[in-house]
Amino acid sequence: MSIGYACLTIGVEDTSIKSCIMRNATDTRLKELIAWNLNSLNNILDYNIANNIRLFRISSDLIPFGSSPVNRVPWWEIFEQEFQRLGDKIRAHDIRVSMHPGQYTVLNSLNEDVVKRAIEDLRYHAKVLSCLKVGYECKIILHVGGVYGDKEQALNRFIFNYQGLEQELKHRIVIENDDKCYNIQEVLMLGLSQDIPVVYDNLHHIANPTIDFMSHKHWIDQCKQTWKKKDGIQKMHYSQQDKDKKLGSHSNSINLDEFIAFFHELNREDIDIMLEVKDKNLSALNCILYLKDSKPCE
DNA sequence: CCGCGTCAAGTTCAT
DNA sequence: ATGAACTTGACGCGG
Repeated sequence: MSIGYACLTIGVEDTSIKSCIMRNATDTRLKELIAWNLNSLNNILDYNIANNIRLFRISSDLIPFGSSPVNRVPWWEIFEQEFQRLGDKIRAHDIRVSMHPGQYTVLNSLNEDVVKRAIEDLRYHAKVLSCLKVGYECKIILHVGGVYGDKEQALNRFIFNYQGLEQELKHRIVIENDDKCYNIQEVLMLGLSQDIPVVYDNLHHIANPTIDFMSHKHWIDQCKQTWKKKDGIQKMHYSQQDKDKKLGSHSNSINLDEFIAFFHELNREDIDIMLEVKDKNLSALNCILYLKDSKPCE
């Protein structure tokens, strides 16, 4: 079981991921940014290794405009060596990396161009992972998308578009319940029918619950069956509500008592937990240290 | 140099 | 019909 964090590492020098606005995205500028970001990723990995953090989400900004025609830099060739070294490090230390396209990547859109760009974006994310030569347990997390007033049709479009994807992408993609449109029951049905692993997000489930009163544990255990051997152990997202903000907003840091209560209720060791929290590695460290201390021997 | 408006992208919901 | 929120930091311009 690993606990990890997403994208940014706080308080560690030279780990920032930089980007630029589109009109400044010249080949020269992009190459500079990519070189900087790959160096940052290397420093992040060193920090994670030193602190025994074995789960990490790589920022989609690693390659700025990575899936846009604006970026014409053949980064996978220019930086082949750097990717090789980063990948060696990831594999040598058994780190599980993932990526998570944002809300603008919508595979089931009514607009064909949006779907095309979504596929390009998935290809970009998969290309980063394949450049690192990491196994298929390193995933790309995707939301199902919009509803457009007809959920059944929207789900059918997702299925149709998903089935048309190349195998390389299907090996990477996992789907997650979101806070508005598709609850865990719907995502699970979809995952079971299409053989797509399902990531359970506890806070999204609070914001967008199923009609029954099933526990977190119930759904997490249900999701387990969607994770096959080649997918690695089951993954989930864990976050806590920021009490001062609206439903679904991530908290600044992880409240340990609350996390521990959740973890005990879950009573599972065969699961990786990605924390979604603003203080990133700091809370991850907290949780990892607590669990380490509470184990009898290791 | 500091501060604040803006930033590729899509969908939903509030006004 | 239009615009904000989502989630969020950081880019980069204007003063």
